[in-house]
Amino acid sequence: MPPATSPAVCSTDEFFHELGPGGRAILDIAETLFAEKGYDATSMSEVARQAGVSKANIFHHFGSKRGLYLAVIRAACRDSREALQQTRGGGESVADRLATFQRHHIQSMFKRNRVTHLIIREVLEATPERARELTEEVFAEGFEQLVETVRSGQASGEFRSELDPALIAQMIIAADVFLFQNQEVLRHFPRVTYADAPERYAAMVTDLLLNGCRVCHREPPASDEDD
Amino acid sequence: MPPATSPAVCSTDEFFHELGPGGRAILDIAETLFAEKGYDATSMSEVARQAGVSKANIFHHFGSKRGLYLAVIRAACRDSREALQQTRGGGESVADRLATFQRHHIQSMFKRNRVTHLIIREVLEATPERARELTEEVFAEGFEQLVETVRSGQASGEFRSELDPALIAQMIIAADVFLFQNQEVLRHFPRVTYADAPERYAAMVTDLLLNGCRVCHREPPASDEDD
DNA sequence: TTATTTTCTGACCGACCGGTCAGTCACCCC
DNA sequence: GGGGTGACTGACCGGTCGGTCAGAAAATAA
Repeated sequence: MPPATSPAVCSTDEFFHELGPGGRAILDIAETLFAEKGYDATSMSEVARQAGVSKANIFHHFGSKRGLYLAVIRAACRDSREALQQTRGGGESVADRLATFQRHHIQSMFKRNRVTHLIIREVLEATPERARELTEEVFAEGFEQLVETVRSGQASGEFRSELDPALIAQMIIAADVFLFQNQEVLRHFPRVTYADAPERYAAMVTDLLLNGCRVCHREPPASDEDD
Repeated sequence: MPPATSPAVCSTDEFFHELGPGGRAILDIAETLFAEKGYDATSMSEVARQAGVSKANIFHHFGSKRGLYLAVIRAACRDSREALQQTRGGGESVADRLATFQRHHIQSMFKRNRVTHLIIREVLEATPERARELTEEVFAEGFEQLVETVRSGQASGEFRSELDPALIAQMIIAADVFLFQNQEVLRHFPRVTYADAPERYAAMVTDLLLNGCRVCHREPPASDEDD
């Protein structure tokens, strides 16, 4: 666990403050090691050795171990945000767009699994301050868009309007995160058939969230009484 | 991260191998420190100091740092399994029982938040072997029961039978875990109103999972056709 | 009482940690 | 040429880590 005081987890735009290619190699190795072993178990000597540079070199570029870690997180945040941007779902109905989003989102999580692991751990161990930074710098925008999509579905009458749109958006994300971080465990449940089939899983989740598991829950879409 | 080779994460029944009250104090302090700071960042000296015993005493009782950690995890597993047993939901319909389970489950997670944190981290970092152990010793039984409850709902015609019952059971758990581990982040979303209201959240999730978000999705519950 | 075993401790060990520092090297501008 | 400047290195630092060990203290047995 890195000491949790920093000006900002993710700066706005200029990452990789003009490091040479050597700097990129360091960041890449560090990302791998931090993701695989965690902060404390990753030593600067090992990063240096694997990156083929001297340990002092890393301190020259990044100031401290925490500095290196923050640079890695910054890059991960950028990657994560960009990946989130590319998950905008196409489709005619709102349901189709949510399904597409979910499929893209879970694919992106697994494809960039080092970064995903890093950010999940960062959130899990985050202090209030860091949680706020992560929210603003990584999640807020994408989540807002997702909520807005759900709201548009409610406005058009496609979705029940009495539901909290944020909850629906969150459940889509939660399902993906849960599969990712519990995959090893889920593999050992005989009843679970989708542990290694993220796309099929995404489709199943979307179906469940859209239609629920009750056989039928409402009167036909005639009147508009809720309670 | 502890080196991940061990005979079993959780032994069956006899935990606390007759440690005196001093042993319990050590375990309690260690649980707190491991949960708060993680494995690597927790030093044996600090455990000893806070527990009011010598460091060598801990090594006498637990053999190694990893031994102490395993003992903590074992106790946590026992607590977790017992708590899971007590979440059997009462209620007339299957829907009621699932709602009760979800409410109890999320309450239990927050009430025992140190242990919850510990186990979530353990799963997140688990190797395949440890994942298998955790599955068998902690999650399998409770999950099977939950799946069986869902299946009974399908058999009685209350739930759609074409859905994967494991998926429904999992989504209940996933929703709770997600709120727990992302609470700090969720607090900062203006659209999220339930970050600090686990019970209301549980009720909302159950409603969503039961009824879905579409306005209406099926013909009325008259006929009984499924493929 | 004495003898024996178990519990517990302070002092200590080698290894490794994050971090520093003096100094070398390559390059650029004058 | 000379003189800065930043990239980079090997050697080294104080400190902490997990773990050990001889023996004190306490409990138990005779």
